[in-house]
Amino acid sequence: MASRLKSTFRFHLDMHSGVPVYRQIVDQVRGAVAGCNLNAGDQLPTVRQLAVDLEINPNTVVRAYRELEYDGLLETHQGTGTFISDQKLHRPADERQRQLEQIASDSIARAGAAGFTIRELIDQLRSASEGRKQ
Amino acid sequence: MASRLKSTFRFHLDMHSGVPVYRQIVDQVRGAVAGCNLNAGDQLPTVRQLAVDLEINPNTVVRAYRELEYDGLLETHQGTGTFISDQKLHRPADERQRQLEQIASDSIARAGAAGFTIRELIDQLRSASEGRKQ
DNA sequence: CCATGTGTACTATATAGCTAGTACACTAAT
DNA sequence: ATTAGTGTACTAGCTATATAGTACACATGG
Repeated sequence: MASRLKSTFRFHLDMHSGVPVYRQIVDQVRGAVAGCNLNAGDQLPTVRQLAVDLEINPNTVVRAYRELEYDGLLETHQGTGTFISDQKLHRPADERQRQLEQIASDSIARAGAAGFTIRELIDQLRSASEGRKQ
Repeated sequence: MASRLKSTFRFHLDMHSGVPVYRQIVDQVRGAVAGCNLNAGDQLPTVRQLAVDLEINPNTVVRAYRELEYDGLLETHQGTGTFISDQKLHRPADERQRQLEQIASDSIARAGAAGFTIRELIDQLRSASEGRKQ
């Protein structure tokens, strides 16, 4: 059987938020990875187990995992399980560029909606960057 | 009639992108404001005119304009027209700065989770900005 | 007051999205 | 080969979303 650790990460759903269940799962996994609560090699709950825990249909879990797999954040192995992938080293450059453009576009839209210019956003990012000594 | 300038900004739709029409309008206005192609006081195309230009239903334009109005990005005056609002006058500077920091922080978190550096994000934003101004 | 141009409200309908149900396929341990 | 555990595929139905149709209300200029 699998020798890799199962994470202790716990999911939580808000059924009254209006946010689709599969999206809540996606966001929680992304957040956990970004916050190092989930790390490369960690096994996620199985499709069925998470479906039981959250009292939802297995296909809803599948949908969430599939989107994360498409993003390269995790790998699924039929018959074995679903695991956090070894980062983005294997992802093609064009897909990577596409994702960066998406992030930038969303950031611009959000800043614009709040009445900020791209210039202001860039300046803020730059000062934040210096603050982190990156 | 209205003395304020009508902007020369042009909308463009991709009917095959799968992105809702109203959302394309919203994003283009937000982007234009962020990129200073639309400025405070500019009049947007009328609901009916834009509907004719884009060959869509007026209500679709209404929906887009309403979302932007809710965000405080524009103001509608029944019988007169729809105009880009001057948000800077309506919000305290410190709250504005706090909001900008929040947006920047979120953008950094998202980019970081996807394996990008702040530098890469800034470069992408800059090229997007230049692309808008030609 | 009237004509015209503006945004608004309400309803209807087609489409897409989300979730569920059920059955199948692959993997590994026995 | 069997069995239990895993992900996968396909279908269906309900819900929300997006758009269209039609009629109404406000603003401005003659």
